[in-house]
Amino acid sequence: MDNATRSERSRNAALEAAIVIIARDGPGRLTLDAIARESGLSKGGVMHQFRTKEAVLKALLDRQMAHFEEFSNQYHAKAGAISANPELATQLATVREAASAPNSAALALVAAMVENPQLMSLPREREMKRVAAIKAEAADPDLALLRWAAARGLLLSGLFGMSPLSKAEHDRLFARLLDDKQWTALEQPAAPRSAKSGTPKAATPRKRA
Amino acid sequence: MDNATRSERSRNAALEAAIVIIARDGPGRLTLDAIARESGLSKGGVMHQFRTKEAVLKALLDRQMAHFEEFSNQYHAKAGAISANPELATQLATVREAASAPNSAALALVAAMVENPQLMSLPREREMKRVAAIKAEAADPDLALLRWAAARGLLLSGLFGMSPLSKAEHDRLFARLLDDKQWTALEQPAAPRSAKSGTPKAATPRKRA
DNA sequence: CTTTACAAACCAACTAGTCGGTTTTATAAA
DNA sequence: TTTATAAAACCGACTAGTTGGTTTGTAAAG
Repeated sequence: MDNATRSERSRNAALEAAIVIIARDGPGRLTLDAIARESGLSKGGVMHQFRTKEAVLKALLDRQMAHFEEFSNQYHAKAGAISANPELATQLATVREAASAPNSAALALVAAMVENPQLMSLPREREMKRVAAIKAEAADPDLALLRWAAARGLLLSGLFGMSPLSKAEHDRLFARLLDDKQWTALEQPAAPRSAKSGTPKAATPRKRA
Repeated sequence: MDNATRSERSRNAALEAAIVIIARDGPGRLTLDAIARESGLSKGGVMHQFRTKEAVLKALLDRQMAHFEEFSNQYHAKAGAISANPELATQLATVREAASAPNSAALALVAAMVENPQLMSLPREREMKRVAAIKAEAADPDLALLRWAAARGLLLSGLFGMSPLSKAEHDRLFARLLDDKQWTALEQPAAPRSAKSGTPKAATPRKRA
């Protein structure tokens, strides 16, 4: 077998094993020996592909981020046509995707945080750009942020095994989050530039007493 | 010093040390030796108060849950007067409280999940009851769930060091979540009993084209 | 022959938990 | 109050096993 593909295969085997371990035994049980056992490789083999454990976690993160980055890009390409807030729509859809994949990126995130919290800085920076984009395009930025936050809440709750929602509810809620028409009713003007931006007490109730 | 209070002091010292360690070094660095070092107690002293490491985590969880339980109860007692959805209002306020405390319950949760995922079953069950209560009282249950999910999203994002929001934004978003008046505009009838409850494609757009 | 990919034995540091012993507090008889 | 005894809190060295990482060996690819 070609050397390059042999390496590739081993790397993949190791990373998939890592995800299996995290999902099955929890992030605290992710060790190099466990990866070697689970993947069938020897420890030396694993160490040849990843010089340190941190390298494994970084690879896991990179891989998952790349996967959702691609999903995100593909969705974004089409989102412009179907939504007035393509950035938000894209992020909502991507989060929904992440929430539906059981062996998800987020598991890698948790594992990374457990071992080395500062590994999170990279994903955080991307997230900040996305949030900025969402705010920039929105007629009511805070409302957009709340929709974004709700999606993340659903994702993270599910990830922690703390979601009390059925799959049907879960799907229904995401569908509603994504449906722009359901939210325009309470959009508020972007930011009354004249007023101070402190906590608005009860900014202009609009319809329905 | 009294025996009971001596024990109490040691237990407290150990648990506070645990939280410090998790917050500073990450949940993966929480070891019994680290707790002993950080708290000033000896290893034996820690082990006398907590027979196993799991006992430490359980105590951490119990303590934090009790704290927020109390906050929740106090808020709930007053919430009936100020909100049409007292259960939701209470949970939103409690989550806001948890999000504002840096050494929060959620850190304990993460630590517990890392070491022993099944420890989460207790908090999960409580959460399920709360969600049920929120749905029961709501005119538009799904909307209430989304407000709840948004709060959790803000909390968990912040907890993971992934919140791209400033404190001002954070506060503003929570204020808006809590303000019932801002949400009644898009409430939808509880559940059209006549229709099948599959994923509604675009349930009756109501106002504003 | 050189480099790459992997295997297996190995190591020092660290882990949760144990154990014998010391100090502090509690009880209560003298 | 003093003294005797027990019980609880606490200490720190120790064990058996695990950790991430290294070293040495081997076989295949180039």
